[in-house]
Amino acid sequence: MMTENRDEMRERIIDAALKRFTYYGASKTTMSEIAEDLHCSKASLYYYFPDKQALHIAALEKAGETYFLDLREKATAAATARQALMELIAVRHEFARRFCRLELFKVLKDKQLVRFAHEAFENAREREIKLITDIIEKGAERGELVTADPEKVAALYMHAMIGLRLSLVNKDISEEISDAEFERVREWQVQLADIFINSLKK
Amino acid sequence: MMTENRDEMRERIIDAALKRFTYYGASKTTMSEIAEDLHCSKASLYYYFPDKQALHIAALEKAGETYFLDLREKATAAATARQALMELIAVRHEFARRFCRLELFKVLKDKQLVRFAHEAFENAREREIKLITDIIEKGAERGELVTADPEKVAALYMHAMIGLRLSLVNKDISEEISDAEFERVREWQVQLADIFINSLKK
DNA sequence: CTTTTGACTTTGTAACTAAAAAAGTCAGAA
DNA sequence: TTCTGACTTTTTTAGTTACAAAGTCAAAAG
Repeated sequence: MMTENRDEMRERIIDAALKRFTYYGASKTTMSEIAEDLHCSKASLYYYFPDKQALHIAALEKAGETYFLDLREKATAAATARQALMELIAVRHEFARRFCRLELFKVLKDKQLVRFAHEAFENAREREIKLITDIIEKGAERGELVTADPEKVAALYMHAMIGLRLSLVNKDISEEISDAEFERVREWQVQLADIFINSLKK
Repeated sequence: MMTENRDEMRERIIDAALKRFTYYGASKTTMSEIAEDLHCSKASLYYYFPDKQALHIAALEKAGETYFLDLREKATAAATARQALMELIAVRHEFARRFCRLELFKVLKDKQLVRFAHEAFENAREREIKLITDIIEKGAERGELVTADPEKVAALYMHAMIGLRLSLVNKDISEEISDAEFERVREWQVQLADIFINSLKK
C-alpha cells in the first residue's frame, strides 16, 4: 500500500469499513470485502486491527466524533438559544439519516461490543446534554430565558427528543425508515423544542 | 363448567389467559395450561374462541379497556389540568408495571396479530390524545392555560411521554425492568408534564 | 525492520432434519 | 347447548452437517 504511515492506513481502513457498515451493516460486511475495496489482502487488515470488533468500534468512534464536532460547531455559531437548538435538531436529523443502517444494535450477540456501544451512547448523550446546558445558560445570560436547573432541563430535553424519534418511528431495526418519516420526526422535534423554549421564557 | 351463560365463561377464560400471558408471555403459555387453570379441557377453550390468537386479542382488548376506563375516570375527576396530567402519569405507570410482560411484541411472527396490535396501539393513543386534548381545553376554559392548537399539543405531549419511557429504559424486551427504573421514568414524566404546563401558561 | 500476503486453521452461521410439543379438530357424551 | 378424550396437523426445538467468514502465521517484498 502506498501510504505515508501507519495512521494513514488505519484511517483508510476505517473509512472503507464505515462505508460498508453504513450501507450493508456490520454483520453483512466481511473482512474480505473491506480488503477488496482497498485492493489489499484480508491479512493486512489484521496487521492494523486485532479483530473485526476493534475495527467496528473504531468506525463507530469516528462516526460519533464527526457527528459531535459538527454538533458543537453549529451550536456555538448560533445567535439565540432557539436557533442553537434548531441547529442541533438539523445535525441530528442528518446523522440519523446517514447512519441509521450502521446496525449498532443488530450485533447484540457480542457482549463486549454491546457494552462498548452502551457506554459510547451514554457518553455521547452526556456530551450532548452538556452542549444543551451551555446553550440554555448562554440564553439565560442574554436574558432570553430563565431556569433554576439548566442541566436537569437539558437532560430532560435530550431524552424527550430521543424518545420522540423512538415513539414516532416505532419500527423494527430491520425495517427501512422512509425520508417522510425522518422529516416527520424532525418537524415534531422542532415543535417540542419550541415548547421547551416557551416554557423557559420569563 | 358452572357458569350462568356463554359470556361469563368467555370472561373466565380471558381472565385466566391474561394472568398467564402477563406472567409468562403469550408465546410461553399453552392452551393446555389455561385449560388446567380453569379445570376444563383444552377443547372447551376452542368452543369459545376459534384459535389462540383470538383469545390473545380478546385478552389484550380487555387489558386495554380496563386501562382506558381507569385513565378517563381519574382524568375527569381532577380539579386542574396539571392534576389531571399527573393522574394520567400515575395510571400509565401502574399499567406499565403490571403489563410490561404481556409480550405483545414478542409474537411478531404472526402478521395478523402484529397488525391488530398496531391498530390497537394507534387507537389507544388516539383516545388518550383525545383525553389530553379535553384536559387542555378544559384548562383553557378555566383560564389556567392557553394554546392555539390543543390537539396538536396533546399529540406532541403523548409521543414525548411514550418516548421518554423508551429512551430512559432502553432495554431489550427480554430483559426485566426494575421498580427503580419504572420510578425514574415516572419522575421524568412528571417533570416533562410541568414543562408543558408551564409552556401553556399565559 | 516494517509491511504485506497466500495458504492455512478455527470459529460461527445457515440450511436441513427428526423428535417433541403445542395447536387445532371432531365424533360423541353429558 | 356445552364439554371432552382421542385424534391429526402444525410449529418449535434440538441436533447435525456443510459452508462461509474470522482469524493466524511463516515467509516474501519493499
